[in-house]
Amino acid sequence: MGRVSAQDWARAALDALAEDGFAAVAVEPVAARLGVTKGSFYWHFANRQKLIEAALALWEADSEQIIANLWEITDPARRMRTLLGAAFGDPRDAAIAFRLIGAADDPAVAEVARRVTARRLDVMRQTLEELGQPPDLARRRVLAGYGVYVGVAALRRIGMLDDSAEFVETAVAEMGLDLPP
Amino acid sequence: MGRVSAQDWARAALDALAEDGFAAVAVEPVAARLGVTKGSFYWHFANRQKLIEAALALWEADSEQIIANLWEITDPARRMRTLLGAAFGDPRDAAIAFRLIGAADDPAVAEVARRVTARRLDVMRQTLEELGQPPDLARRRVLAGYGVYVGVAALRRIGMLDDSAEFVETAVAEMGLDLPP
DNA sequence: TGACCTCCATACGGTTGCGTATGGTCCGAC
DNA sequence: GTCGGACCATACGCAACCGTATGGAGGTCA
Repeated sequence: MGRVSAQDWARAALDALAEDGFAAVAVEPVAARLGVTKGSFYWHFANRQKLIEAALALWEADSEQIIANLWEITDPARRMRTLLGAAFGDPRDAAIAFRLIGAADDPAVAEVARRVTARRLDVMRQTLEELGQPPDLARRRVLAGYGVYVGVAALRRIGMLDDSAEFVETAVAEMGLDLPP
Repeated sequence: MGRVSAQDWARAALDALAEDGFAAVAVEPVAARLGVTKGSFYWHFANRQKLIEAALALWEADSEQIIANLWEITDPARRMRTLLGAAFGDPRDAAIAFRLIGAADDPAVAEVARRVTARRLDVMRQTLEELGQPPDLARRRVLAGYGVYVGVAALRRIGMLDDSAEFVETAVAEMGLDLPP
């Protein structure tokens, strides 16, 4: 296993975070995951905190990429349905989100979580407004929909729900959209 | 600081979990919190895992105690309102819940989270049925209400919501209860 | 008083992770 | 080809934590 970039380190760190939590975002374990040693790490980064920040930045960038792809869907109803389907169908992102919320005592973690969440809520709100819903109603429905999303993801993580396809429909209905796919 | 019981250890461990996360549920830091040393710990417990389990058991017992107090409220509408007010007004319990959900890869953690959550959902469902709501509707509304609860708690933890009094009303309305307090 | 039991302090070895220092390898520039 | 820089391995000291071993303080009960 040859050379690795700072990007590779960030990606591996994000993987470790998703799979095993913040404690696993440690220099030596991630190095082993990449097949290199600490020597590589401290060339690319100053310390462990920078690695965590890089992983969070990568997560944010991934999220932005998904949003960018979403905006290519011009029909707002179809866009919202795609959004919800992707959100409910991605346990990895949900796992990361819960680790961040759990570790939100760290201001750096909280800030990234806040920024990404705000961005996602805004995408939903804007899409609902495109559908002709008044701003205040859109805002409340987005919060409700986000609540259902987080709640369902929580129940799935602790093994109380197997399938969540049903709840995509719930969320869709919650937002005043009962359009066909 | 004199002698401490296994209960004291479990309580201090639960405090550490709520405040600083699972990594803080370590023998020596909790010992310092209690003003004793490891010698005390390894008299009461076999290892660190047992301490974690004791903390989770204590959390479950606390939860059961709250539920027991709740059942003393005979009027189901008032009981539900009290329940929601207590739930939304307790950031400590929310913090513990998110740490557990985030660490749900550990089967022991997931099992406790599952049991406590199931118990709480059941209390809500049963209360709604007492209010005359058909079982299937009650079940769906409990899931929606739980979703709003978890979602709001998540937003509060990352600092996106200051007050949540508004959402008690939202959750109440979500469940088909628009009764006065 | 003395034997005994409960509970805890202290000291120890082992592991894991952080961060630094230093030397080695590969590769392009010239 | 050799020189220099990019990149990595290795070795080290340090700190935190786990679990064990052992002895000591304090109370109890005969």
